[in-house]
Amino acid sequence: MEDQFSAMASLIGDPVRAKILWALMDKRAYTATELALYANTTPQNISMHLHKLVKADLLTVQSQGRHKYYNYSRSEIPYAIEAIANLAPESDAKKIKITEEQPIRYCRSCYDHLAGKVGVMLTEAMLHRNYLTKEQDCYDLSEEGQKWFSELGIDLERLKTQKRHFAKPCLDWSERKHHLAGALGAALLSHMIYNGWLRTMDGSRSILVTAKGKQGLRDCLGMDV
Amino acid sequence: MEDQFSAMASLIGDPVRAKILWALMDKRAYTATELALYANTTPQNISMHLHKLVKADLLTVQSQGRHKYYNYSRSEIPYAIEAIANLAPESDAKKIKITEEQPIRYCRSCYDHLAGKVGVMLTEAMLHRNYLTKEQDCYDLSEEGQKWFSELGIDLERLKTQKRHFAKPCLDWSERKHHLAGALGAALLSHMIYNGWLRTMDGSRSILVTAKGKQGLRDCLGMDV
DNA sequence: GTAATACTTCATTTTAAACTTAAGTGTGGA
DNA sequence: TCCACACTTAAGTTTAAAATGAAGTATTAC
Repeated sequence: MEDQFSAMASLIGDPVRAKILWALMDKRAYTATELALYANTTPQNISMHLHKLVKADLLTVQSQGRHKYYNYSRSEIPYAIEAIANLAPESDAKKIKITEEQPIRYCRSCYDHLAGKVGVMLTEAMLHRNYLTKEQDCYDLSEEGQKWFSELGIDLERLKTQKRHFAKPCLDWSERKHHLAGALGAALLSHMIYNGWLRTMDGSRSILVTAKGKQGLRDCLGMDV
Repeated sequence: MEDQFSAMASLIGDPVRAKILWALMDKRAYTATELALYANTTPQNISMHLHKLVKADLLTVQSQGRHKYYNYSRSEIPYAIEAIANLAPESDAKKIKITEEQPIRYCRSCYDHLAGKVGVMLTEAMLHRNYLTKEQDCYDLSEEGQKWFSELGIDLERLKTQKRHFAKPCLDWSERKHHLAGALGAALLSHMIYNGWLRTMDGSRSILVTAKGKQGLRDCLGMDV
């Protein structure tokens, strides 16, 4: 078991592969050439690394014409990546504190749900209003919480039929607190983008909170972003 | 950030360091030599690796005589290790460790306070009930803790006038976890012997838990010894 | 058809870091 | 006081794996 653990960690730990895995955290699929550019290496090299990641079942590949699109193969993978990122020493986080309100730390996507300061605030607001309650390893949705999500127009019944976790805490690497992940977190993020509360920014995991979004978060949850 | 992520993952990913981190998952502290044996490498090599892990704030080290005991420095660390291990393909049946229940390991005195499995269990039970809280290098006694000790008939005011440390963690050689030492630990041991909960054995540091003691520990702290 | 693009494969070179050898320091017990 | 032990440090060596160079297979565009 420890051999597998070691193999997995060193697989993730190579600088080029780490960049690949990090890039995919924005939930987009990337082609081999894009990843080569991003990781600042050659196509041959990225091809070799991608092959290893696919073989280890960390990534899946989808051919589309002459392009190959890569993505995580399983939902556990972004969780593990966040957990590792979370280990980076606290002192380094403080060093960057001058630029505290960097967009990426303020509001970003973590795979398919909302993270950063806003993501954590949102989760804590829901906990504070008892829409969510924290259990051992998951969140539970209360009566009022179910009502609240339904009023937003999110179909909870459909979410519950999905195979993935319904509502799960995910540790935030910049805030060091939990934010809401799982099917519910993903649905909430896509709902907020769809309704123009949030806007994704090209080439980055950063997310912009629109004026409409600020108003909505204040009305819905008393949040001041 | 991705550089830190990569550095952290490759730090974990080295086979020897992975073994070290894996060994510590049983929540015990290990010495450098033990880890060298476990990882099947030389003391020099393990020393180099341990140094790197400490420098990265993944481990802390505690000197006790000529031994150095290593442990995780933060609670996020086992969380991340588990997340990585979860990425590995299905594992075999979990190995079950058989620990020998020699009396000296089970319950003994350590200088003037209680040690061994029972000593550690006792300390952990008090921490769990928030009678004690762990600070940097000492234990603090909470309101409820003060009440609990007073109800047992231990005079805390008198203990506080003593010159020695009031409540101090001491690393247990058989359990590799901390147990309560200092004036409070000493007072608790002598109280339990005085009340017939424990009985010392001649010519040995082993201590016997009497039937009365078993009952008392269950009633007072929910312990099952 | 030809040319360009996207990606792969394989043989070779490079290199970072793990390991080894050897010589330390500090502690504890006889 | 002396020696054994636990661990560290520094310098030199080895080696696994990442990067490179050259050649090759599809796929799309003109």
